[in-house]
Amino acid sequence: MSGEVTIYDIAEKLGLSAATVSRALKDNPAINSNTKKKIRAAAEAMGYRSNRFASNLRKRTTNTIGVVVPRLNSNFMSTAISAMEKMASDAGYSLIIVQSLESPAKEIANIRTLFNSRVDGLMAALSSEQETDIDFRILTDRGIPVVFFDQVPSGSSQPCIIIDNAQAAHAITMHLIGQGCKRIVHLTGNVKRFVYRERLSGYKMALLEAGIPFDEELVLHSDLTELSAPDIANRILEMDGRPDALFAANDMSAAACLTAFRERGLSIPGDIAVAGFNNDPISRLMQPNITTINYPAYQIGATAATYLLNHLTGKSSLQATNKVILHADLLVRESTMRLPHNDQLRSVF
Amino acid sequence: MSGEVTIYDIAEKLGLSAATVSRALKDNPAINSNTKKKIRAAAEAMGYRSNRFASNLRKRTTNTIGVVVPRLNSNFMSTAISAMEKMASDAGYSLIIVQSLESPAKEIANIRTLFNSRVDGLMAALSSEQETDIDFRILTDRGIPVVFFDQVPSGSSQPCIIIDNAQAAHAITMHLIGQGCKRIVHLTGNVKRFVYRERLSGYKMALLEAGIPFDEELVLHSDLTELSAPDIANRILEMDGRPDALFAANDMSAAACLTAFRERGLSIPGDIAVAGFNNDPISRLMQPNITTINYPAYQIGATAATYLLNHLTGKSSLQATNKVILHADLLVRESTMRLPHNDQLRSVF
DNA sequence: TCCAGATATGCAACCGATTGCAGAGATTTT
DNA sequence: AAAATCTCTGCAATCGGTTGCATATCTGGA
Repeated sequence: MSGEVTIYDIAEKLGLSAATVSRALKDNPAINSNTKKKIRAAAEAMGYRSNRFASNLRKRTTNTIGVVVPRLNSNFMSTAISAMEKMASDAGYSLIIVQSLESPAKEIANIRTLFNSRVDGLMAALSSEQETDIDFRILTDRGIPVVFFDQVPSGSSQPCIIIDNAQAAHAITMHLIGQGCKRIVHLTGNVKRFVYRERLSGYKMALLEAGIPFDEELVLHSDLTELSAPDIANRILEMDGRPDALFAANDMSAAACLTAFRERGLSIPGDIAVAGFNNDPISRLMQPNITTINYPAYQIGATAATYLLNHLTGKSSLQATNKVILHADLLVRESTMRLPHNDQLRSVF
Repeated sequence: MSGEVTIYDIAEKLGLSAATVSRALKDNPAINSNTKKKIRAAAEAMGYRSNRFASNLRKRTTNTIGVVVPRLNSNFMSTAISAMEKMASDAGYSLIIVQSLESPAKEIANIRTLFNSRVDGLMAALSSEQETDIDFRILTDRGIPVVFFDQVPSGSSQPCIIIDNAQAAHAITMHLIGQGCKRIVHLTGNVKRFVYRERLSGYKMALLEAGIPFDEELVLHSDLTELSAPDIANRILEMDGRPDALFAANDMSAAACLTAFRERGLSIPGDIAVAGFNNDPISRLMQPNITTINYPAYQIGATAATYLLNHLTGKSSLQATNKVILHADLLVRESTMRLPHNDQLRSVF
């Protein structure tokens, strides 16, 4: 716009060169401190704002970080992103957020877009386990750092911030077994996704350990949304030999199934115990409240951002830390407490 | 980086000028279609990517939209932003999202940051009703369009995408009165915020209309989080003359209070009816499920983005549409159904 | 054959901040 | 007094794409 003030305007007004103004505003030690003061005062008075594009063009850096997620309207994602935004903003970086909406094509396009936007770094939770691993090469090949979180590529050597999903699922399954459950249904999502595959494997491991034969029939697949829950609940209730527990891979579907069960007159956890995953608010507010795994969304987002930012600002290198595994507690609540007194602590929160 | 391909490289390789390459890649009709084909093929083969900064610097436009929200980890916000991201992305725009975390100072700083990032437009939900109205001037004065949604400045002539909060609150209060409730508590948030003030006023209007005297004691203030709910529930139960209904300004606190009430052995809606606002998933999954207002988050986000994008792409002007009021239905559910047969439709969803 | 009009391409000046290098002036050293 | 050193500032090129204007080539018509 015509009203835009540049360093040239400031330079002209003070009878200096643009170079001097540029250096002064960057607090370059070569500039006399009196000159700096004058320049700063003039810049302020004239309403100067630096043009990022000119600066980026010249410096070949953008102070912008890209974030790729499957979708951002889940409690986990929005909390994680909230943490990232705070960290990035405190460090002077902006966030560009894109969602793939479960479409691998969109995911690839998104990666290209961020690449073209010349982000300085990237944080990503994958939509699927497709070729995307390869597509990140266009970034990593040019030295643009990528940190994965939540949904990470398996077998890659890229930095990842995750929890031990298998171990958490193992813990929750063992807890159910400890409560006397024998036929435990596991409701999972798309097992191409890292987290669901891991949770399934933890579930299997626990069964194996307890000497309970694994039954493929007891593993149900869905998109884990509220909408598909009634159907899932039906299928569980119609099984030969009714299951005595449901371990769902997220809290939303655990809650929705629990509601469906109760509408059929089942008592929870007496007739069927229900456990979820994530510690979404809903797991605390349902009655009975739902046993779950505390998935530390904020901490995961904050950690991913911290590692990336430290790398970008040269404070530390990412290669040193390939994988960060955060702790995820089992929260035992009413929905699985079948034994009156047991040795598990009842979690209040 | 050294490996970066520019239009000059392409031009040199094909024996053309950079101007021609630039025009060809932009599909300028002045360029011969054969030449275009050759240039596109070469660009593809050489791995060319356009440098946004050079382009932005020259064009003085960024294809970037800023989004300012109080915090992004609520069901409403993440859903609205999700819609915005989709619209913007389809139109070739990127989103830069910042959150104010309830701090007016951070909100002002955020606006400045986006201003300095030279966003082409802005969508904003305000943190408070402070001076921020004024701070947007730095944008609007320079012709950068701003669309407000959800939390909008009152009395401003800026474009807004909202629902009629007062009318919705009126409807829900009338419904409670219709169910025989006489002492209706309203739990509200910071009344400096547009939506809460409006909801409170709708509540008052309904009381007035029904001839029930307004009692200041029955209006409780909180931050509307899950954590403060137990305290609120206590205060309600300890009132002289126990209230027979609670109308909370969001679903989270309605659900949390409902849980607290039940833990004290009250029956819902028999002893006390409970209504919320937003139609968060939790309102559907609680047992009893909770009467609420369907706050169309996705639609609000999509509408805000559509108006802004149409303005930016010159399809229509924002000035023509100062205020868009979307419809928000009352969803009557179990938590307020005190009369066995009534004329209200029971909403399934 | 000559010229008007289209069509296609090139020239060169931007946009605004950054930075290597040079150099003017002031200060200290020999 | 001459030389060496230090401080500070300016010159001018650079980043890469865009665009107004000029120019070259070709087409068809008089």
